[in-house]
Amino acid sequence: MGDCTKHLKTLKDNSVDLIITSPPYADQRKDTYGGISTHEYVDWFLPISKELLRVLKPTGTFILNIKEKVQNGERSTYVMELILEMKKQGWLWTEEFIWHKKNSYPGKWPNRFRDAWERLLQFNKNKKFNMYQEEVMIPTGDWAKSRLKKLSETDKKRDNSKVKSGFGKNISNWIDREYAYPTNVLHLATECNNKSHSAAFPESLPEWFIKLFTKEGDTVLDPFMGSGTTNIVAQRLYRNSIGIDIMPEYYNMVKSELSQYKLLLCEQNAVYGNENSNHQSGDNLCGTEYKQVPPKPYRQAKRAKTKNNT
Amino acid sequence: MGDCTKHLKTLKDNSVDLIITSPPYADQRKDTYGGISTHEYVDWFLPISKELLRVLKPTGTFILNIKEKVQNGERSTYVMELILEMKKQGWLWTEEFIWHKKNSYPGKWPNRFRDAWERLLQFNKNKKFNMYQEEVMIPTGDWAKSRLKKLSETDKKRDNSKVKSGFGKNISNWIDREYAYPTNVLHLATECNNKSHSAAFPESLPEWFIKLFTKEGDTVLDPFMGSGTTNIVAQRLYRNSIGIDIMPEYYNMVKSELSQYKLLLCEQNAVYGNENSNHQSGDNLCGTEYKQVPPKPYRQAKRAKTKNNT
DNA sequence: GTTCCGCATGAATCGATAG
DNA sequence: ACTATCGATTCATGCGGAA
Repeated sequence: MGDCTKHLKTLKDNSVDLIITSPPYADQRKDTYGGISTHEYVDWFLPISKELLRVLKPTGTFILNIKEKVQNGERSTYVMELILEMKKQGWLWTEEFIWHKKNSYPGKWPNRFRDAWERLLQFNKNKKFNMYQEEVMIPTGDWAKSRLKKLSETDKKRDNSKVKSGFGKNISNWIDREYAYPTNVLHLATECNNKSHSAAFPESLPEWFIKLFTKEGDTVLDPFMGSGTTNIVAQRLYRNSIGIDIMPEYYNMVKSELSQYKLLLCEQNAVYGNENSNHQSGDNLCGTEYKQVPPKPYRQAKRAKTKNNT
Repeated sequence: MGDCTKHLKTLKDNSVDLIITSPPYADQRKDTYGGISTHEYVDWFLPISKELLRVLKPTGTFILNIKEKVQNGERSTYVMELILEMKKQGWLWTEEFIWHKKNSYPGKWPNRFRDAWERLLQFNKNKKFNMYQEEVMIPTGDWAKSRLKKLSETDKKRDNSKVKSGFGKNISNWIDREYAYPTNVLHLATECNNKSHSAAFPESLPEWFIKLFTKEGDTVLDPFMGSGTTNIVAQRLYRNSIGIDIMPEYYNMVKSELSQYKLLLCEQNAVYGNENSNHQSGDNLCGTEYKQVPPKPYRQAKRAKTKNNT
């Protein structure tokens, strides 16, 4: 059983601002990862979460993407048990975001609909933590509806050329004006990428949390790097990033992909390579850590909107 | 502490096809209900769920609408503990639906976004249970896009009057053809009801589950009737319904509302009135049970679609 | 250079079949 | 009986090739 605790131990206490990861789900990805059974799952994860608690800054946040599978016609309970055990470790279970996957896996069964959501569990060390809500504001909820309504209304009243120009103008108007804070439900589609690796989640997902919980120059950690989506997004947003994965292929792939960015804007300080593992064979631990100098003027996008919420 | 176990005991074993309810949340609505603390919540609910297990048919389903509150900056864990305990009682935790509330309660906090979702926990007695999936099918995802696309195309080619008629024809085509099964994420708006009861339970929510898990003539139970939304919807859909509530005002309100329906299509068999309670004062148990004869031809809407999926 | 159709492909789940 | 493997089911998305 590969575990990333060994590599995590090399990281300093209170050094990470955001941990965001999507560990292998129980009995899933058996070919690439070990394939942890639902029974073992909590015991397998607790040593890792203990290390994560150590390396996270007191103001930092841990986002855990997970979903229990169906077993014997029932939803498994290992996620709930994990939450309860992590609280005993000292974690605060601050919030549960919902990732509503627009394109979920198809299929039909006599007693069940398609599973179209996953948990995004937020854990913290302290009640006080950094949160930059203005960075993830979204266009007002009326926007989409208004657009459709306007479209059909103008269709009835005007000819085509007028519709098109008026439509464009209105759009830009709305974009400039109405922003609101989001909720704890995220509505994103999974990415159908043609790459060799199936990306765990779309880039917009880590992007949202990185913007929300870190500022430029902060450090983001993904202990189950996979294809490195989190790290790539972190680089793009001028955050330092650390990635760990037990699969060497992923390690090399991400390294080559990140090096493109490195040329543009990163400065690589350290790469933890394939150490001699005293585990069983095929169990190499790999890790990457990119340090980067933030660009000159910290881009502090202030979109401070004090809307009239009566 | 008012409990509805007393009234539940008067119901026969294996007599209910669907239980759907939204119990008072912990530490909420303290003025109307007893105000159960998060600490007591599981112990308070378990005797009730035990009775519900008894009265539910083996093929029946129990839908529990609940959401843990924030306490001391953390999400409480009583819902998870309740699930674990109910499994020990013999319940199967089959599925967790998400109710995505489009227009959630407004507000802003420094460390938290608006809560826009609630849990709809599905419990069953057996792995085999009744589920009528065809009754809740929804238009295919392409539907909206196709409609808009077609709309704009016809706009280009035809004048308005022709567009309207052609549009209608096409729509009906699509409606007949393009249906898909829904997922386990429900996307409904909360109702802005001006009623005296605080529960914001849109009618479409119980309607969805009643259609999905019962057929006409079946029996629906809501042990926390409140304003009676579930019962009213059940009547409208030609299902028998039983409602229980400890608040006499609600009882009377629902009774008057349901009597309108009664005139139209129901036949009232029994009403459990204000019994002499040997609890502390202000703790009356009230209940309503409506029996109704289903209309002559059972409306067996068969939308059996054997599409040509090569 | 657009638009459109066809196709492959998923953090899936059930039921049957085989050891 | 109990576990492992396989086929069937199903739909949003993005890609490539074609008009």
